[in-house]
Amino acid sequence: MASSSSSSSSPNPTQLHLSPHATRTQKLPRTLPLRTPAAARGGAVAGDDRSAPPRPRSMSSYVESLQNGTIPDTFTFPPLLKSLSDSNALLEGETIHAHVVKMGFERDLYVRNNLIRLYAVCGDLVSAHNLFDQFPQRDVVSWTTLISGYSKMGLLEQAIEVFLCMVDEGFAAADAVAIVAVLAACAKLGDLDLGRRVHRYVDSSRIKLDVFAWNALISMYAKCGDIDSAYKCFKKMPRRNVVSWNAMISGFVRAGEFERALSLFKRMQGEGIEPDDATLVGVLNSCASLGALEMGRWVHVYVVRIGSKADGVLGNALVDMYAKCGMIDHAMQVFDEMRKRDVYAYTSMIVGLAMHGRGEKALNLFNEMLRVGISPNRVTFVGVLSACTHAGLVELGLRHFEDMSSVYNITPQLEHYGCVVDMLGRAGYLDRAREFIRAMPVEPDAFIWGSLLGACKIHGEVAMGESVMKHLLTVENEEDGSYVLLSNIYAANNRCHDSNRVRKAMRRKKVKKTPGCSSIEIDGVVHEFGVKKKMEA
DNA sequence: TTAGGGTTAG
Repeated sequence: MASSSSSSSSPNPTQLHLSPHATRTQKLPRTLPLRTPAAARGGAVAGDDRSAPPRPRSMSSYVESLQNGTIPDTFTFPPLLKSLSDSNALLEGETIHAHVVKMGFERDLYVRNNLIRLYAVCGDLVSAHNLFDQFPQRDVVSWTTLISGYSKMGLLEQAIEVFLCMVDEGFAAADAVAIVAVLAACAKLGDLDLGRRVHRYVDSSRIKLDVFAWNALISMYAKCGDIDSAYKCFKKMPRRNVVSWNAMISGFVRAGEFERALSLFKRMQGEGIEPDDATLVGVLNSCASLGALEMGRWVHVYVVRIGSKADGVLGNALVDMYAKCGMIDHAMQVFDEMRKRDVYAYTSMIVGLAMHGRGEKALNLFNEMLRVGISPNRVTFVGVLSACTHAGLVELGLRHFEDMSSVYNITPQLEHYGCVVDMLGRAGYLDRAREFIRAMPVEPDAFIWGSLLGACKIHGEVAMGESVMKHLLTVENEEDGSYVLLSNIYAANNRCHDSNRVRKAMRRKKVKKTPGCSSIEIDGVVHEFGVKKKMEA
């Protein structure tokens, strides 16, 4: 690439050195997946006979103005290119690019940055990067556009490498917007160490953060699993908007801290901040996990009162909340009233029905989903396999399991193998379940063996239970559940002596039974309670 | 006059 690096050889105190390779000769990433314009549009696939999208209005206006004899100037192209980017109109964008070159406006930084953005958002990172490289004159907007383009395409290492190149080589000074772009890439990558270094870089180089950048920091920490640092940022930021609250509430949800999520939501209400869909989704997720039905209902009433449609992400969260709070008919009602149902809506409902033992209804819904042309995903199959388990439809379940990879190109994960083991085991096919585990291409985990141990308990299979327990102990560390289950298998088969032996072993190994814990919601407040006295094994 | 950014799913 053309170099416009700072010529100073003295060390820059704010130099980032984020990467162990930061001192090597910097080359921008070039190993990019080539995408055809059609693929980049995200539309055309084999056998797709949809008609071409209509020409964007901005393009028609441009053509009309040319026909009226208007001569374009540098100010003509940025808004036009922005509009084409927003409608993913790569072909029209390429036409405009040709006009730009022909009229000699390609050197204009505003025009070129807009062209880089057009190619980047349409997924053609090769053209975006080529254009970026073509002229030495670039600014922080050019760099940020490229970083963001890579990040949005999921090319996160490349996004970070471009950022490192920019700051370590001194090509441009990072500002709050560039920081947001690179933090988003760190968050998607889940790279906490890198995110922390970017934060330190921000502090040392005294970049003035705005509310967007603070929100990006909260989100980065939350997505990388450091909820305490996220909360520190939330408390420290000088000004907050609704996204700040949403980022923190969803961060608590992600961390499994549902009470803190609800408590923050109440604080948000106390401060008079109007919640939006993202807030309510976070609140509903917490309600679903805590069984806080009253609060979940309050959200539903609120959604209706403000005239919002319970569609999209919010509708799905409502379905999920009602299903997990035991109100499957309410879940079904919300689902039925949704105008547009996507794979998430169907999956929430299928999983919910399966959880409630309505296997056949779940399977009917799965068939309906296929009929209307929605492709299932990984989680849909968790629901489908679980529905087959509850309906006792073992052979059908095995066919669905086969179809996952052969028809839908979804590689089964441990959770799916677990479902099949559970399905075979509950139906009494313990040998088949054992054989299935043996043939698994992935190492069985504690849940897989635990499912089989559970089946041994149901069917009184003492010998297999003992053997499974050995496997279980090789993959989990002194977990109480397995010991208790084996002890119960013995007890249910009148082998009290063996049952006591297992309990004694638990005491000897200091395995404590986790005290039972439950929660109840009174007046919208979730109270958690458990057994106070430490339970004796 | 014109360009880059943050939150929400089973």
